[in-house]
Amino acid sequence: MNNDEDTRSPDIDRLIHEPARLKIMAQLYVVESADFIFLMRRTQLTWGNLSSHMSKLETAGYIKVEKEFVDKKPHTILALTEKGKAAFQSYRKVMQQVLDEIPE
Amino acid sequence: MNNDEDTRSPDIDRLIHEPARLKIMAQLYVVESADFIFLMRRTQLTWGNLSSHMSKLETAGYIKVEKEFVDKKPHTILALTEKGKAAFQSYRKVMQQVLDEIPE
DNA sequence: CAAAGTACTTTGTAACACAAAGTATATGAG
DNA sequence: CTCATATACTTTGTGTTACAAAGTACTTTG
Repeated sequence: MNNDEDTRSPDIDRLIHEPARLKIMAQLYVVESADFIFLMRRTQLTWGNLSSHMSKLETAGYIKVEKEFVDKKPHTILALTEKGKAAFQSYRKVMQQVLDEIPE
Repeated sequence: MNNDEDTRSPDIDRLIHEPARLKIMAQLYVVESADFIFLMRRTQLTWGNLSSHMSKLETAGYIKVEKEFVDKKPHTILALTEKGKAAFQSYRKVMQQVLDEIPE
């Protein structure tokens, strides 16, 4: 009755898709580990935004957040988890598929 | 005082970035012209969603919407404008840059 | 010891994506 | 002719969310 290929939408991961988080993920993907300040400068996000996006990525299990004290001041280090790496790779693939060309 | 490269975020076009609209734009980019029903099937969107996203793309000047009557029923045809084509190309370039690799 | 700085987290608001309901016309059954 | 169903959408309502502003918890400096 419907011979449409209706499973032709590989669904974009909205958690990564959001520009702010996409930048965070992309940065972490290449540097493997970074602190809050570094990411703030690289992503041009404010403390607040970075913090809240960080929480979301952490809740999803995409990043691991380690807090420690350096010179008696808090210091936050972020890194992708395996799950996060896989999710980013998958997201990349989906987006490249969407952007490169649409089959017929 | 700051020698950060602070213009290193080519800013993602959120109008196109939204998955639903990205699908619409991508479809229109390849087919050059399509009707409402066709797009609905291709994008898996409901009437309502397609309609509202369409309006936004039209307001932005990214698509041109033509309404006519076929068999006394309304028939809506969509096509990218030159502005829309350029915006999509630019979006593609930015996203590919972000996804392919981040400089250093 | 008070003011300013560092390193964040929490809260509030305006925008928005999606679904459900509404609009307008046409066609078909009784 | 009237009611129900269909087609082709548009408008409205609601819950989610992204961003900024305010708040928290300290430490350092004058």
